[in-house]
Amino acid sequence: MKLLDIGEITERSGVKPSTLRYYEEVGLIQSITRHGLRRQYEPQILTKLSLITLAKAGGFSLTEIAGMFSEKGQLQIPREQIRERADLIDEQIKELTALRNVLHHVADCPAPSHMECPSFQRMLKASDRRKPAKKKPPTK
Amino acid sequence: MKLLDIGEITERSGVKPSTLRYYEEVGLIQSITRHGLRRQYEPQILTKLSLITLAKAGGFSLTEIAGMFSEKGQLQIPREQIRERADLIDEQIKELTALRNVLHHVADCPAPSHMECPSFQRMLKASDRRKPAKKKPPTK
DNA sequence: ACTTGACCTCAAGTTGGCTTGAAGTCGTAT
DNA sequence: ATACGACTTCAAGCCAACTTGAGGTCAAGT
Repeated sequence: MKLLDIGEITERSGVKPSTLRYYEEVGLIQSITRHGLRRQYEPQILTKLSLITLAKAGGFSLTEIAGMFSEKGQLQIPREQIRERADLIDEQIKELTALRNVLHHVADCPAPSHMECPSFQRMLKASDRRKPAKKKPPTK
Repeated sequence: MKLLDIGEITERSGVKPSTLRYYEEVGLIQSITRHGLRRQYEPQILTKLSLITLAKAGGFSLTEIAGMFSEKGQLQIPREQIRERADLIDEQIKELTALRNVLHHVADCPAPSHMECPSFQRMLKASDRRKPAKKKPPTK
């Protein structure tokens, strides 16, 4: 199984060298060995990078993403956490859908002022219900 | 129409005073007047804040969000931009869906190593197709 | 008249996720 | 043997989006 150096990884994953080094620095990925000074990667890192990119697009932090992998690079998430994360994603999808609906409303509704259009307001209120964020939000 | 002060806005929107002041500083919202030193807001700011919160959840930057409002606080987006943004959101939804599918796969697939499971890899490759990001990504 | 507490300003600090720059190291092709 | 170019390190810088802290103001209640 031939190894790839950082330039090839960049070319095939779209992730910049500086980013790859940064990911390594924070422990998210690792290069398997060096050829001289040069990092050498196993091809399977590409799969991992796809996953990282995807999870980032899903709004997960690098720390959260790192927590999805076990020692030897295997994806290892306890079932309960998977359910939680999946729910979280569903939540995000709902928000995005709401946002898209709002945009479509703006495109289509003939009301002079959207901000006062009742159906517009209803859409927004609906999206609020998911984040009551009362007095002391658990800022974690 | 009675005015609200910052504490009430916080209570009803879940947006902290420091954040509200920051939003004002960057021109995203404005308080209509002062009572002594205290900012007074029109109740309709709450609708605007809902929209801001929603758009933020959709991954839009404050600058982009600011661009969606006209001078007098009305939502004013050229149709073409609405289409673009809606497409962008659809894109994000697809990514999130892919991510959720990956998670479900991990929960269900009996393969010893997901990273090598062909159907797992297929899902990831599919998500890659959307961001080829060749040599010089147009960093805008 | 005084106290209280919710607000205020302004500058500086924080976090996450990178990027940039200067200076150095190597393997490969000539 | 030398030059080239792709890599390397390390520290510092950058951006967005806030948050924090010190010190100040003010209206309303007693």
